[in-house]
Amino acid sequence: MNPLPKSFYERDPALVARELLGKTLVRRLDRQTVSGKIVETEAYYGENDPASKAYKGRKTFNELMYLDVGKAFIYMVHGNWLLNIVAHPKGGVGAVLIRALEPIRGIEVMKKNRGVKDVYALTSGPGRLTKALNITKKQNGLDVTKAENEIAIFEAVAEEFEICTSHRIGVKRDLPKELRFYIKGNKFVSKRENLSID
DNA sequence: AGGAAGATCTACT
DNA sequence: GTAGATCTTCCTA
Repeated sequence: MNPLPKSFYERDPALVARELLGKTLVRRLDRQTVSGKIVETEAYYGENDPASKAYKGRKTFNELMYLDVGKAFIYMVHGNWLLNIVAHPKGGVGAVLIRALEPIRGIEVMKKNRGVKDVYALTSGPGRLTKALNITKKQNGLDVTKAENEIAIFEAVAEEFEICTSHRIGVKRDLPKELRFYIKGNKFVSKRENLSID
């Protein structure tokens, strides 16, 4: 399995968010490697997106959103670390928030990190998955296109699934476009629209 | 120093 | 299912 190349992230964040679904996120810890399938994402833009961290212009803390694509951009919200991947066309601003994973490997480690037993509560939320994968500000700026890095995202084996969209979750002022993407019917998606399906 | 932030958990009706 | 408390940094005044 190969890591997704830089060029993958050098496009409109909404497109990158959509296409990140189904890909594999790998986290290397001291002794073990844990991984999960990306099942839910959201796209964020720059200064014309009121929900974006870059809404108020370039600052030290959001600088990564303006720089090289394919880097992890991590910040704290309500006591939770949230993992984003920088994505935008050349010279643009943007990032994709990883909102939920379906655990693949290292489920026991994730349970330990999270302190819960329920598999469906392990990584089904942006704050939950960073805790399960032990991701903090320390990993800010990591290049996820390098297979050997602590965090990396890999191309996945071909697989069939339907993609749904909705408005972004929890944001005060959203854009008219639906910028949240998730895999239809997947039980690890963070919110509840998927209950009724399949 | 104070407040806001894209969330989560718990305890209820 | 919904409401409210509380989670922890970092920015802004």
